Amino acid sequence: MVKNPERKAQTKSNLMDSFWTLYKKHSIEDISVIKITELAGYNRSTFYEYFMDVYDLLNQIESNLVEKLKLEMIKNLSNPAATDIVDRMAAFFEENGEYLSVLLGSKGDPAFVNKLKALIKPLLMKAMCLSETEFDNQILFEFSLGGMLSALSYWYSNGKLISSGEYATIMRSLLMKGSLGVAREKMGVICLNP
Amino acid sequence: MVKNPERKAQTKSNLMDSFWTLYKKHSIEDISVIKITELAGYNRSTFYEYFMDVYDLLNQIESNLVEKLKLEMIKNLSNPAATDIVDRMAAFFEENGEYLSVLLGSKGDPAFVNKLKALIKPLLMKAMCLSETEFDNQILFEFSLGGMLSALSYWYSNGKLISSGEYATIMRSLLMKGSLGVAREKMGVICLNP
DNA sequence: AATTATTATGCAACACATTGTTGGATATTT
DNA sequence: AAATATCCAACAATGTGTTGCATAATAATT
Repeated sequence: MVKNPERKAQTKSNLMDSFWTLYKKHSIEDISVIKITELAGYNRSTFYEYFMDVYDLLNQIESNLVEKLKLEMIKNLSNPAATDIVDRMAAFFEENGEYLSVLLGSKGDPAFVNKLKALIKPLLMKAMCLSETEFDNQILFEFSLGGMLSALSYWYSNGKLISSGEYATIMRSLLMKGSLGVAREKMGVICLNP
Repeated sequence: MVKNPERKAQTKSNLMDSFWTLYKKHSIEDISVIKITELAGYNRSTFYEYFMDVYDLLNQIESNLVEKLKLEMIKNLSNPAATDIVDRMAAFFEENGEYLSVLLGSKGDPAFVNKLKALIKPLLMKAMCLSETEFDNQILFEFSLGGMLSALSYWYSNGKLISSGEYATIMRSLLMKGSLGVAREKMGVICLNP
């Protein structure tokens, strides 16, 4: 029974914030429960009232993000004028980039990208009428999503040198013409493969 | 001074093998020095004669792989008949898949994919005469390499349902026609985006 | 409204596991 | 037989997860 909900929510939020402050700079194996609670100003054992361990905390942050993206995607896919799904993904990344860029980065969680793919893939395949059981389609989506997430991460982490709209334009042409198509268009010819 | 080189090499190799046996099944935070040395049949402190810590061991495995790929790539790029660079990458993944699929997977190392990209990107950009300083080109390569590595990982981890040659054919068409191009070709029309 | 009873929230302290290091035993080469 | 490379036992320090208790906030009673 929760007697003081605001206080409990506040404590949990404080612990999560302290964790994130550390996680932005250090990889998870360097983050001890002590460091989190010291930074947040609690006793170490208080941590265990809210989380099983540090990985549980991280998972809760990830689940919150995935849930948020799910709602966003369902909203956008139900909208028939969905040609700009790439824009919406870029916009979502921009809004939540502080978290996503860390989780998808060098010190991030390799399982997180799979959680994202597992959410996005079936929704998008259904919307595009592509069979989920067919192997070629799976490869196609692994390639496209893997590429998009890599590029999004690079874009965000390198100071967002272009707007999310411009970014989406590049993505669309990559998806429609292929990387080699875009490169060829740009150079006239590709040295390697004439 | 190394007095007994074979023995030392053997011990190091035993420790690395034991680590890898554990790493295939468990994520790195669950792997203690004790578990490695127990499995390999050494005292725990022997470990520290060879490695700084568990992460140092992992890094040495990664460095070995990166070095191997580097030699392979330089060999292939110097060869003028390099239209089949995608085949060679698929073949390399197949040969070293036991390691690569784990490192690139859910319990793998998120830093490893960046090590690979940092190696491949400049070599390939040079070969294709694309400026490394231009932002658009960076995004293009992040997308392509991120996509390829995702797809390779999926292909290998799901039982290699097709040959590496067939896989390379799919990759080539994705790179040349784009994901949407391939999907459109396949379906006639895409529901979402007519 | 004032006081007591209840219990949610946070903490101190315990037993245990893991880490990284130091100095010494033993086995192999010279 | 001498030298020392290789491996190991034991130590101090740090982190983990749990148990039982203090206190402060709500609920119940008068």
